[in-house]
Amino acid sequence: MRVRFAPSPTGPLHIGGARSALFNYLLVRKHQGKFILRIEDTDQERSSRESEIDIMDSLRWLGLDWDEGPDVGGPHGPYRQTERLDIYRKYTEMLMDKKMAYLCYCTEEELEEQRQELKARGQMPRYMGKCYGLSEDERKKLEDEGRKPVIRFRVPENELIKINDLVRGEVNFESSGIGDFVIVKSDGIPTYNFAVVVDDHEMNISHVIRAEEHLSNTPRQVLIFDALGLKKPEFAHISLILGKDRSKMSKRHGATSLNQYKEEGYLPEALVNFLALLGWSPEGEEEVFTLEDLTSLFDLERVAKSPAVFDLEKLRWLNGVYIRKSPIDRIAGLALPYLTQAGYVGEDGANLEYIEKIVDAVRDYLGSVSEIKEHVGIFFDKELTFESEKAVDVLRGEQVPGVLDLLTKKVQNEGELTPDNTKKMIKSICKELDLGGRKVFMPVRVALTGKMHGPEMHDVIPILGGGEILRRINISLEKAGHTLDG
RNA sequence: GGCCCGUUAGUCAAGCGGUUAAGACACCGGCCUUUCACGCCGGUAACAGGGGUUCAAAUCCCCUACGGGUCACCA
Repeated sequence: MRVRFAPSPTGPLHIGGARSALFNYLLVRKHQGKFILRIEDTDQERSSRESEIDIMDSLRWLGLDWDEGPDVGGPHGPYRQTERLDIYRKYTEMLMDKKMAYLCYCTEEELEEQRQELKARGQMPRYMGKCYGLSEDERKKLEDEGRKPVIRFRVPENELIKINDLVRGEVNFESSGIGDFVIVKSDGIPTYNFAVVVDDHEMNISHVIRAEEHLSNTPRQVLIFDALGLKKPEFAHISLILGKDRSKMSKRHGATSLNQYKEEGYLPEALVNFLALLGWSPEGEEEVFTLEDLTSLFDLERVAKSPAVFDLEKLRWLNGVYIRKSPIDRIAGLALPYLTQAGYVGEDGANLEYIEKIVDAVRDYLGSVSEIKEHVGIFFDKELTFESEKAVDVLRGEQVPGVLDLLTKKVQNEGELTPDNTKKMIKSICKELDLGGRKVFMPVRVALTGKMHGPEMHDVIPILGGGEILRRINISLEKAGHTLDG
């Protein structure tokens, strides 16, 4: 088995492209075949090397490695279409010789005119083969005018084109619905529909797995395969990813490129897991899978035909699952840039051990790592702010000065604060003052963080440390109007 | 508009002639936690509509509706 992912490098890797790549990868790794990365850069206007690099980075980030490609080479190279022009020429000549392709000199205006005419007559706009019968003289004349020809494929009439799609079953097209289409542009570069056929054949691709938007291109490609007498690969067209309004995922639905998710703090394994479940489902009820799991489970037969709406909430949940189960140093490392950006951590001196404790204290709250900035203010903010009047009311309880006073003493007497001894410390405050937990925990929380909710106090207290705790207690006592004695 | 694909809860999605129509996210409730979150337990909620075929249809066929894709010298 040989499969390929063939992006055109006209921008960053799209979420849909990532899924196509993933499905290809899963299938071929399951069957111990080869995964080929081919760059379809025949649109020279829009293609860029930056995009190419970006796409490769994104694929690698996801963990999708390839066996043959522009960077690693391989026996069927080169793997960039603009470097394969000689190869296409060979096939173009074959088609020309067989009169299955011809030169066309029509201008954009002429084509447009024809389109309008057909439309006006209620027919489908398509190229009608006007230049097909051009004589040598007529051609000369047009050349002399300075016209640069394109090469068109001669589409046979009334031919039924059968495609046996691995996910959709048999799909039929009528050749009469297809006009003679361009296979080589006037600059000599082949179009997608032509290059893809030549390359899939030359590279010995056995399975073409791609997005559904290519389904209606497939009959054109089949026509070329047949005209050239080449063996066709198997086709599998996977459904599109839709935005919340059920139209094709685009910018206005939010982030569409993989980069954006990476930047927002989504983990690659979460994206992989999520994307795999979009249009495919395993047997059984489990939903959390590693790339390795997926590789052994994946199966084209369980790929859904219907398009799927991208559900960010589910991605966030899945990402949270991975955030919670990753080693803390990894999550802390990922969190660091966001903390720096928020001004919580200096560019230079980050105390990793300290950061890890904080990240560990708040990771349960995260759907993406970037959200961390919303939860760590209690540790970093210089100023203690109270979230509401209700919070301040908690501090006004008559037992509060006693509680905080005792806490102060205990903190001062304790050597190093740990979650363990902090837990005991609070317990003993309850006992010594003969108070219910509620009268102790909540005031301590508000006094130290200004908030009604947050991480466990026994995690927060050791992180803050003695000096900061005393400082905040004083601020809180004052805020609540308690007199400071001693 | 022509051609093509699709349609099970708000979303993902199982189901491939006979099921109390799974499961997950979200939502709601409970438990745990002297907070919230996490975790655990439970709940609400779906076969687009209409015709057939069949003893029996979410499953097969047809029509309608809706959604999507595609009709480039873009891929």
